[in-house]
Amino acid sequence: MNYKELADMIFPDAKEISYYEEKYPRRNLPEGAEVLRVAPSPTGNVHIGTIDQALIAKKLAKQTGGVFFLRIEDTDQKREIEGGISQIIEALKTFDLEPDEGMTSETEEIGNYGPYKQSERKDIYQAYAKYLLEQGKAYPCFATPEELEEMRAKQEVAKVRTGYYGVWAKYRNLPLDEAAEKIKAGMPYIIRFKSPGREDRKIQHKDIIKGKVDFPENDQDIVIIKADGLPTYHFAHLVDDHLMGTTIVTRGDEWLSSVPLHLQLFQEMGFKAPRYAHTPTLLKNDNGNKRKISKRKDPEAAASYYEEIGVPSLAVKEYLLNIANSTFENWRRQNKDLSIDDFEFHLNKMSVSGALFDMVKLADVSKIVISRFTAGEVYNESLKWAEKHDNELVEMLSDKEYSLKVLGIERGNAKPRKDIAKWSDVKENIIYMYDDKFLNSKQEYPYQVISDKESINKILELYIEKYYDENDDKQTWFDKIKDLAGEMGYAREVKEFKANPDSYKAHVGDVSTVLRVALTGRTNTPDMYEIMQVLGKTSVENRLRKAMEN
RNA sequence: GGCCCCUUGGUCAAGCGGUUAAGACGCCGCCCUCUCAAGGCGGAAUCAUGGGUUCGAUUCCCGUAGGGGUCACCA
Repeated sequence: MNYKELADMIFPDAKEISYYEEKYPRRNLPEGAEVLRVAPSPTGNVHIGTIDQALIAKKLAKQTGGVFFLRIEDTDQKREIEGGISQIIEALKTFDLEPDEGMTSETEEIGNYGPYKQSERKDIYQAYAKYLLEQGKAYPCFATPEELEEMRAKQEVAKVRTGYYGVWAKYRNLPLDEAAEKIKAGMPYIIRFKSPGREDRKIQHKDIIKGKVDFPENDQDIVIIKADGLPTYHFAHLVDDHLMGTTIVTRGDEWLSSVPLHLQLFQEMGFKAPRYAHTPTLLKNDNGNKRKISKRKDPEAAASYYEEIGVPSLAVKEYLLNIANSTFENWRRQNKDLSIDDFEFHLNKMSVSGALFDMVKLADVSKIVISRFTAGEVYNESLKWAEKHDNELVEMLSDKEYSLKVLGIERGNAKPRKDIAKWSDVKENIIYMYDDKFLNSKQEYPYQVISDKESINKILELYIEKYYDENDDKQTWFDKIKDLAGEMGYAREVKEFKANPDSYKAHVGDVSTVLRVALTGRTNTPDMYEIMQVLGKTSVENRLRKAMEN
């Protein structure tokens, strides 16, 4: 029995790897073009980290004229959940991060390097495992879970490194004939990689983000093919990223310590290893401690959370880019009108340590993003959000023409309003503009400086009868309010009042406040002139009269 | 515990041996203003720690502490 015969016995039907090497030729891409991927597991609830990974990978691929693809890593069937792939595809779509190649639904895909779903690549992995077997670089291992457990216990007692390596690798040097017999006898087994590494030797690796990293060589005989015939992550990574032509592997830095293994795998297989970029983890402050943002504990870990609370996906991406490359923020300020696609991203400018995910900062980014939206965009997006989460808002927005005017207040000019951070803020911001909400409800009137009934009614009455004209331009409109203030014996100018605070009971601002409160029930609103313009004569007069009757 | 990575204000961070240690968010104050949101101006607030190296260390080296990751037939 030789290696070849043993390999044939284990994988009788596997093809030669040359078949796959020809089927998936090296990509013919221009110099400098990078191939990147995002490779999530369909375990449900897409993590914001996956979006972060996809954003970076797609950005780099686009910016170098390369390829961005999606690979589904479903080799652990125990953790898989129904609809997991759709969830991933949907999430990428909402963030406008569709891949060039990969799965497009639970069962369909595009691209020439597929299947892009690992569970359908079983034959391919087995072919490559067979290839290693033939060369004596892999071997069947018959150790039972109990046996492994026992070994581990012994190692712990002996205070040596745990794992399957060196003298502990019980089946590493099992005579081939014995292995064949065990297989014939139907003993269960898995395939292990025969590591040529030595723990006392160091390797040096240059990570694109982390920089120089030193490790001991890998000497673990890791499992490459599991009992169910599917590969482990490590082996799938080797085979897939080789065949699919990945040039830069971006992945979370929890993988950093696997680098020696992966490099060794590529080396032994005779493949060129990709470059690696290990991205820092998104963290969260938990009672003063930093910890990884977690799907179980943190709602903000779910990619879908942002849609739910109504933060535009663009805002999330801008925030993520902000964390990824701090130069983004300056660039954004200097290029307010450019798309984020125009921003040049650099992996080597990424921070090496993890950042706390800051919802407050996100809100700020989001306010700026939304302030650049047109009234029409705000309308469409908030309606889309409301249809899922807020019926009352849908009802309000059903009068589209009017709503567009409302949402257009102080928007579209050089200094647009920045008071909406998420779509769920919209209702509260505009509800008083709708007569059926305002006039038909019992209204509180929080008057401020001028608060006696008599003065208030006098102001309102005078305003309606003598001063209000909906055709006035803004200057005239305000001059009239000053006139009104003057007629009532209040200061026409705030400055004048401040200079002689004892000469007046109030000033034009206080008069305006009376009008504002009567008109909207609020002390703070956007520009009152614009509000009156949008409301129109009838509504303005109705509202002021209602206030007088109050 | 072994191995590996990280450590600049509350947070995100610039910085590559000599700087008054940028900028942003948040906070505070002032200005502008009919009130807000903005915008403008200003303020408080940072190089984890101990040793080296050096004329000089936030920057380079070593140790310590703290944080994180990883040690599966999970990814």
